[in-house]
Amino acid sequence: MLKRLVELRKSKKWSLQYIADRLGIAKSTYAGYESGYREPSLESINKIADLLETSVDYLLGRTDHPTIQPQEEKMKMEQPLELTDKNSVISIPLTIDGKCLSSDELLQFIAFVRAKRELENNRN
Amino acid sequence: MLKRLVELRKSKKWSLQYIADRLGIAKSTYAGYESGYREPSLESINKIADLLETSVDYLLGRTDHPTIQPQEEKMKMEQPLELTDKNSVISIPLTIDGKCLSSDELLQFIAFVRAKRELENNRN
DNA sequence: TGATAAAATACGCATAACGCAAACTTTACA
DNA sequence: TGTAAAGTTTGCGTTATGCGTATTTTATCA
Repeated sequence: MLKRLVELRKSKKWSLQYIADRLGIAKSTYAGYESGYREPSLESINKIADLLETSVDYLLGRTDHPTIQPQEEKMKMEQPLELTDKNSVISIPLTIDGKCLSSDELLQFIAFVRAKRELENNRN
Repeated sequence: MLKRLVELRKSKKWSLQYIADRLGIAKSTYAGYESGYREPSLESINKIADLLETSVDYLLGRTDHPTIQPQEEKMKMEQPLELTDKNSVISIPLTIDGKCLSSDELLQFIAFVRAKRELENNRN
């Protein structure tokens, strides 16, 4: 609670009034949640989690993942895994035959693929 | 709430009295939660989730995964991702610069790394 | 810089509902 | 069938939630 409510609301650049209206409660009521002066009902915390696009467990500090765990994480796993983040390498270690891939090896591979694609593009 | 509390408690073969004692509340109080007559405080629902080894989101019906997602998923993400499963390729699609990697490209890379390692081993 | 409005915080009060004990009903088991 | 445990319901005192309103702080104009 407390800090995370503030963080999430500010990250969306919402005012207390706006979020209170969306939740259908008084501004002072929601303010009480953020200050720790009051605790929301289960119904309210449900709505808050929905509105802030997070999990109740995150709001309660039971997990450090702000994302909605089950479905989203699952989606993430099923979605393509991007190897190149700008010019840096992916943070997850990759292995081939159980042996960890060095960042050099991966960079070499990325460079190779890029060069290969460049050639294919020029051919057309 | 409601049904899931009953399910989880019965799956552990606990009585109302036992679980109430563990939570430090009255039997009738906890019974109220299961019947839907009362709602637990945030503090209580936290303890309940801990005791029943599940997430608050599951108790509230926000997710259908009874397991505690965050850590497990996190572990999975932080563990090395094996690219070679026997002789087949990883099932998760990989991308470079947003463009999906063909299985041929990946196989080429794997072959390249294997060859490179072979050379290094022979050198010693 | 000062004026104005919006945003954020604090306060007082009525009332909903939480938590408990205790009574009551149902189930388990010998 | 008798006894104890498990489960359900009820009444009540007290808490603290939620609201309106007032006050303070911050932001944005000229």
